[in-house]
Parts: sequence; C-alpha cells; structure tokens
Amino acid sequence: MKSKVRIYNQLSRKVENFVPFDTSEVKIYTCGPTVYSTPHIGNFAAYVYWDLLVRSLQANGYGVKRVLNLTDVGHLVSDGDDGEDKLEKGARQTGQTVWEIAERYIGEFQKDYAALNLVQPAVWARATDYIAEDEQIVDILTEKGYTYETTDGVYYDTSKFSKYAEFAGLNLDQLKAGARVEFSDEKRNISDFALWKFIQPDEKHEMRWEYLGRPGYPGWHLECSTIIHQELGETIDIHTGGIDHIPVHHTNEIAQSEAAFERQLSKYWLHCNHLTSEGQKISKSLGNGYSLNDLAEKGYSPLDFKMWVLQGHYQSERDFSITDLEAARARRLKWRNRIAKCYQERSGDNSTEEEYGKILNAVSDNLNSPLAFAIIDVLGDISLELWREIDQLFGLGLIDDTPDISDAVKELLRQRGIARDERDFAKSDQLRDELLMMGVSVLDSSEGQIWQYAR
RNA sequence: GGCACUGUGGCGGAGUGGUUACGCAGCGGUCUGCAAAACCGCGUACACCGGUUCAAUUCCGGUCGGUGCCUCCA
Repeated sequence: MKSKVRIYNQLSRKVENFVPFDTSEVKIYTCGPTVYSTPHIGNFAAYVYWDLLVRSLQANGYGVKRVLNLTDVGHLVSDGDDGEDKLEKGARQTGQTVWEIAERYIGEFQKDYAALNLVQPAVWARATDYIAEDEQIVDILTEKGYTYETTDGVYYDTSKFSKYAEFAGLNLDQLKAGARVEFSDEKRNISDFALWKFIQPDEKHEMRWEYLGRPGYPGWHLECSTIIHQELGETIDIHTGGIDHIPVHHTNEIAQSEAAFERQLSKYWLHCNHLTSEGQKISKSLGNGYSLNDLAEKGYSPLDFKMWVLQGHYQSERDFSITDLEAARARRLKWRNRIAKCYQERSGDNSTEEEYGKILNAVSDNLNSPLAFAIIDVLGDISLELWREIDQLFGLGLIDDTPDISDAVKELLRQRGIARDERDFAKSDQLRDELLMMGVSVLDSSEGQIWQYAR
C-alpha cells in the first residue's frame, strides 16, 4: 500500500530514491513569498506542487515538519544602487507603514493558501522575527573570514567558498560578460552578495535594526539560512523553491549555511518551473498574472485552479489559460459527480486498495499527478471511501464540495419522478428547471432519475 | 555571451524501443417524451535530417524552433 518515493534532486540532477534522516519527521523548508503585493497564480502554482509533495509523503506514512517563510523585510528591487525597497515602495504608494503592508499581504496570502486547501506548515516563519539570529550568522561568517565590509553593507566573499559554483553549474568567469546590471566597484567578486545592508544617513528605510553600531537590515538570502537553522536544524531533508532560485538565492543560502555550520544544508533540492499566463511571462515587476480573486470573478474556484495545476508536472513549463482552466473545471466536476453517484447507490463498487496503490505510486514517482489523474479517470465506479483517500492525497475538496442533496431537493426529485411516471411532462420539466436553478441537474436513465451537480 | 530546460494529435498533457495514456473540445452510435448524462466507437500525434536497431515518438549526433536564469520574482 505504501509506495517508494522518488524525487528529482538538483544536487545530482537525477530522480533519486527518497531516504529521509528520520521517517517520523521529514524536515522540509519552502521558500515563501515576499509580502508586498497580491499573490498571483504563478506564486500559488508553486505552493500547490509542494502541497502535493507533503501530502504524498504523508500518504506514504512519513511524518512531515515543514517550515514556510514569509519575507516581510523589504529588499532592494535590484542589486544596483538605483534599487528601491519593495515594501518601502508599497508603503510610500499607499501611505501605510511597511509593517501594515506586510501584515496586509500576509493576510491575503494565508487566506488564499487556505482556500487552495494547502496543508498548513508546522511553522510560518516571518523574517523579521529572526533578526538577532541573522546577526549571529553574520558574526560567525565574519569570524571565519568569509565577509568583508563595503560602504553599503557586509558582503559574503564567494571566492572563499570553493564549491560556490557547483550547485547551479555556474560559470563565474562568464557571468560578467552577459550581465545586464552594473555591479558595485566595491565588490570583490561578481557573485558576492550582501549579508547585511547599512542604511545611509540620507536613506529612508522604516525597517531598521541596530547592528555593528549603525542602522541596517538583513540581506535577502540570509533569512532562509537563519530560519532553517533555528526551526529545523543544521541539515534538512528537502528544500523547495522556484527554478529561479537555483543560481542566486539557493546558491547563496548554501554558501552561507554550509560555511557557517560546516554541514550540508539540505539532502534534496526540488525546484518547480514557472508559469506563463496566456503566452506571457508572469512577473511581479510586470504586474500581470491573475489572482485567485480574478479567477473567482470569472466563476472558477481556487480548487478548479488547483486541479489545473495538478494536471501538469512541477518541472515543466506551463502556460496558463482560461480555456485550459475550463477543462480542469470540467474534469473536477466530472469527478464530483462520480461522488454524487455514490450517494445514489446506482452501481457496484469496483475500487480496491490496489487501485489506490496505483494512484499513490504515480504520485510518489516524482509527483506525477497527471498520470495519477489518468488512472482515476478510467477507474470506473469508485467507493466513497476511496474518494476520501484521493481527496486526502490531492486536497481537491471533492467531497466537501459535493455533499448529498437536502431532503427538500430529494422531495422535489420524488415529485418529478411521479409526474414523469404519469407522463405529465409539463410538470416534470418545470420541476427539472427548478432543480437546475438550485444547481442540481436531473437526468433520466433507463433505471430512473439521476441527479448531478450542474456546477 | 554563459548556463540550463524544452519541441507529442484542435487545445492541454503523461508515457514508452514493437501493444488504447488520460482530460477538454469535436464527430458518429446506443438510450430517450424532450434534454442531458452515461456507455460504445472515430479522428490514424510524437519539429526536421541523419545514425544505431529486426523495429524509434522513445537511444545517439546534427539542424531548426521555443523558453528560463545570469536583475526583483514561485
């Protein structure tokens, strides 16, 4: 009944058998959002994929302790001097404080997170709650000789970390050739990054902490190293994030943590690919991309969107479109109406534990939910029990959204049945319309009436 | 410029050295007061050119195309 879990590991660039340090507590860290704008479908696709990771591990009997961070510290828009802090910018535009901005978007994010029926992490870690620990890590790195100071901050000297380029397969010599941004003259190496930023006397920056005798704030890679160390320890099982994090953010995280603690940061690294939206790249700076709210206005539930996400694979490039969302919605409705059929005891149950095993097998093989869905599609009549397990595995809210119909609706159906038996079609059609208004469609089969959800 | 990924039928999307993926949409049929659903059937996909092989969509090489990262981003 349990399956062998296999996942792609960026470290080896291969699909590997998953062997955790402790099966009762698999430690997972997920890079969370920067909370300065309304999250879009591209952001959420990532959390849907990682939700499937957590659920598939749980379905295979593993205990999971996952930490998800919330980047509520503003960071520069770019690495250059012209950058503006994202949170500070949002605050300036709305007249709110940066703290209010962070609070607002954390609320939005967590609301959508729940609407997508995503498994709650053990810890929601806010970057600003870990400033003292950030400073400790900078101190450790400084003691070990990995840092140097410039006029604008404390930098990490990447030339001191010999395997810096390994993780992403970087060609450091070639980086500069195609770089589109000017780098500070004070940096010793092109790939060096700020661990801590100083706030200049003329600089407006609401979020500030006193460190090294002057006001400043942490660099944007530091919080993940800090939070992992505080909440999960020196080595974790799985680190997840977006594909964009490989060359910079995760590379820097490894450099920080492994230099400071001299232990491997994570055994497995998973990255999801990005979404485009109707042919166009989604990015925060372009401001495109639907929010879950936008989809709701078009009549699609968050779980329709989740269905769409899970119809594809986390490592492939996906293009989101409303047409495809419609296909996902139709498929989900079809599944829900197979559940509705269970309430009506119309058929025998063909499902077995072995069939659930096939589904779990597919998902356990590097999160192949598209294959799992195909198995479900052709399974025929499934018991309510098996639907519960499927629901548990994917978190699609199939059963919650498909309750048995009320006694009042059942009574209307009964009346329609009588009218039809009496060949009073005017009345039966009228009752059918009435039921449809209530979201229930009635079909006449050779064995009598069948009801389904119309939406 | 460097590195990485990718090219499957109308759309989406798995997978495989030789056998139906699957979903949506479409067409035909069964059923039916009508409608719908369900069920059955259909369309003859694997960018191109070579190579390996008894056999390639599936392996190898090349060509062409698409995308991402190197700047915030999942």
